[in-house]
Amino acid sequence: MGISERKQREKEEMRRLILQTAMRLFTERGFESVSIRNIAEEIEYSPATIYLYFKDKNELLHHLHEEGFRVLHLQMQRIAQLGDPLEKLMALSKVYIDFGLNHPEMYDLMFILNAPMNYLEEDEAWTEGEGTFKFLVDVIIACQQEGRFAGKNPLQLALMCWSFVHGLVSLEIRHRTRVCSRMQLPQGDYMEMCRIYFNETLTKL
Amino acid sequence: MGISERKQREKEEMRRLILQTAMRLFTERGFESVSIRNIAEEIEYSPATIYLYFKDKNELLHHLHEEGFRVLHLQMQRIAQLGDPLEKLMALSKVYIDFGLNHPEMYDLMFILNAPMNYLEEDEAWTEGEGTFKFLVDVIIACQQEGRFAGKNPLQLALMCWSFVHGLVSLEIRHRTRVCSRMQLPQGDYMEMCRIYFNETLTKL
DNA sequence: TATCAAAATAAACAGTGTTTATTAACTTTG
DNA sequence: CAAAGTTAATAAACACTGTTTATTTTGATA
Repeated sequence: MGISERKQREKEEMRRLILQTAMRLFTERGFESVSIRNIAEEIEYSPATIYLYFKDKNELLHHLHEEGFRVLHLQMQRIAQLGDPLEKLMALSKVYIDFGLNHPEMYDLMFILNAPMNYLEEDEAWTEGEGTFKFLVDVIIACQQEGRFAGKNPLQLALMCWSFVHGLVSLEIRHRTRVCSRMQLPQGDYMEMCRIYFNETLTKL
Repeated sequence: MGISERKQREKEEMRRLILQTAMRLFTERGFESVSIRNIAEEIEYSPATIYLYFKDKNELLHHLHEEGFRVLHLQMQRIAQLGDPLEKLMALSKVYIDFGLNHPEMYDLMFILNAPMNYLEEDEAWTEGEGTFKFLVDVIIACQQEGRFAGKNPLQLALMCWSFVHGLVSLEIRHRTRVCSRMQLPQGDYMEMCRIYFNETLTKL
């Protein structure tokens, strides 16, 4: 009975081909400029075929969204080797910011666009996000075990850190940092701001 | 020559009617669910008529975007009466966060969506954003004149503050704070986080 | 080889932003 | 007041979009 197994394999390959092609087009041209028809044309299949593999566009986007979190997690694993928790916190934010600025379309999908969240049910958990958030929370708890941020809620601190770096990245991605272009603000000096935030202010807690 | 004046007035009224109706529909149903045709139907004109008053949808959105900044500025003026600059900073972030959470569609347009920025030329200034940003910078400079944040670049500090509150609001609006729902984080306690950020950490600079 | 299930598609549906050619309304002029 | 000219509004079309349905093609099984 090797045939049904081969068919299963082929089906999986097709799914991957669609996802792969979709991601390539999205990163090349941006989400707003790529349609299901564009993806279908690129892989030389009819648009209707895509609907045999994905329920709708939201489901497709949600899968790419998951893929994005896998990539981000891979980058994040590399900070495990660091000893000092506070250094970990800095390194983590560097990974996060670099990821956002280097893969703006991916970041969009993961942290800005509505589409992949619309795919989730109202009360359904957002597994990918929770995993990433937990990673940050654990780093903060490690900091607390060294005596830092005494008496503070680690979840609250995590949301504060996340908000800070997400704010930086998303204002940049959506071109709102243009306000600084005519002023003499050292553009793109995000790590310096993180250093001030983490080393010079947060550590005072 | 009262006729051309009346015509001018009527034209202006029509523009306002379109903008007003558009904003109402957008806030009622969300940006993704309102089309030019919907707006035209609501004011009982043909879709083509709207194009006699606005170049395209981006221009229409940019005008609403400007309107949003006028509303936000009005709210911001009220903190002028406060004496202590640091209190001003807290009050300003409260105004900003409340605005974002109470008018999510408006906030979307002003700080998240690409459309209104696409309306601007590549090197064109983003006047509305600059005005708001300057307001924040001035508050921070006032703090510095009291001896706070010594030696720091006020523009950089302003971007840090903005990023923090924008991060909070935009993660909330785009439903990414769902990560906290299953954890016991006091949902929506944004001002407490601002207090920690501004009073307990930033003041240490 | 005939049958049957699965995969792929052509065509259509209902919607989108936008443009163009035509009609209706109103102002100015003879 | 009627004719000419100007402006405002529109109907219809264009080129798209996401998605569904009925049909055809493909390939495995009996």
